[in-house]
Amino acid sequence: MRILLIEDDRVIGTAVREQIEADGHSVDWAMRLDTAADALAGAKFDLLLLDLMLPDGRGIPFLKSLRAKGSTTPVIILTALDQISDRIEGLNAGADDYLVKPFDLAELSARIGSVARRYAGNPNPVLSLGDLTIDQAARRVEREGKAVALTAREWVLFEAFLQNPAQLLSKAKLEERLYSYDAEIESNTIEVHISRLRKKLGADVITTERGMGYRLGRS
Amino acid sequence: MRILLIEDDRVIGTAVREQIEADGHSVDWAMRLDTAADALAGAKFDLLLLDLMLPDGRGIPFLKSLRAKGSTTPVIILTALDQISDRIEGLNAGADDYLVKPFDLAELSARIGSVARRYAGNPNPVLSLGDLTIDQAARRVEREGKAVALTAREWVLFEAFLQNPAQLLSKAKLEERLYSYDAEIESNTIEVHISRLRKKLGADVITTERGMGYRLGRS
DNA sequence: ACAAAGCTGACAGCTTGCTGAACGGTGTGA
DNA sequence: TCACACCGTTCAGCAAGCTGTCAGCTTTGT
Repeated sequence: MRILLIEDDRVIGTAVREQIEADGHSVDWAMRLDTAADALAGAKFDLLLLDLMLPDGRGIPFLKSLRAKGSTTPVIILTALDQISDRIEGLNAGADDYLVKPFDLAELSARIGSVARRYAGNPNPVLSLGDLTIDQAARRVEREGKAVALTAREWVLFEAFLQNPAQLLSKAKLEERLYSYDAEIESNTIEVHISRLRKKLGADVITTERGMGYRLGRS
Repeated sequence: MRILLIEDDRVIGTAVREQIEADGHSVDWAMRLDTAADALAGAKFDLLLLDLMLPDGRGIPFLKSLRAKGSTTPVIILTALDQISDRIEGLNAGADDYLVKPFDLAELSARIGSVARRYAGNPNPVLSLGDLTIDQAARRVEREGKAVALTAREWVLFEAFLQNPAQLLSKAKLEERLYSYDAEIESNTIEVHISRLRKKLGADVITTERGMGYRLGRS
């Protein structure tokens, strides 16, 4: 397995690298987000280990933008004990697991193993929704047996509904999901994407609740 | 959320139960594997907290047989520091997370929250009111099991009552809530909205107190 | 029984959302 | 390197349904 380690602390980084290599994986080590981005552009990784505090930015927006671009690479977050909110936000942003520093190296091995296993052999859990079949892990949607191609933004949006079934999601919430932070957007981008999703997936997949937001499901 | 705690140590068990209940979840506590199995047979749980050393057996085989039966209920393992190999085996057996004793109770809350989020089943506290079921976080109301569609204004109004149960709310107070301040409205808007709410939710959801205002609940 | 307070059906205006079209940016293949 | 395809955003005109108003009716308290 090829693993990208993004971590600016030399002591931790060295220990992690040695452990992973001892487990028989290969490691690339980036100490900044920009070099990490370069590495990702240049090669395909099976797993990312992502520290949240880096010299040139925070890990969460990085992860969000990665997911927005359509990456499905599993991510394990490495974080300090006092960053609970970050960890939760990290899981929301699309991380698969997290480890709290200081962590035991055997734990790291176990987590890597279980994430890898989750993505490897076992067939993905498939969701049914009306005439739709959804494989979340593979980012694949079929309608009446035929594959539907969703763009990156469309998928991020749709995924938000899948992960919050029956919840009302305001446009603000959805924007927050599409755009890492900031985003005081005065446009109807969300509406347009919703429109396209409905066109591809069927009109009644997403319900409008006027003045409040959107919800997965009919009526 | 309904949680099954499987733990034979009374001190730890009590602390865990209190923490979880403080977080607003309900807890069933089994001190042996056989009573845990009974509990699982009799009710549906959203999460299992599983100690690995119990008087009538070890937790790992228990977890394995649970998974073999097809259960997908999330499981968090509670384990002592010196049982690293067990923890690794636990993740392999299908656990979702683990905590090392002695653990911080805030850490427990965070892990429960994130596991729950990952499974995103029905994490919201649900309120019952006569034949109504209300999920405030999801902005969802059901009457006799069927979803009721509230408009934005109607929801704001209804929410005011939910957040001030048994309180008398004057029309002025309610107007203030609907319209950001100012609002020198010389009409019966509130009455109209109350009327519409009663039509959708049932006549006795909101009581009129003549000359004073409205109150949640019958008579 | 009377007056005051509250209720509710109808309706028009207006906010909100929908969607086709066009534009600009980015990446891709020849 | 250039042309092309694709994606995301913006805009404008249109459609839909929410919301406030009002009038006439019902209820309540005295």
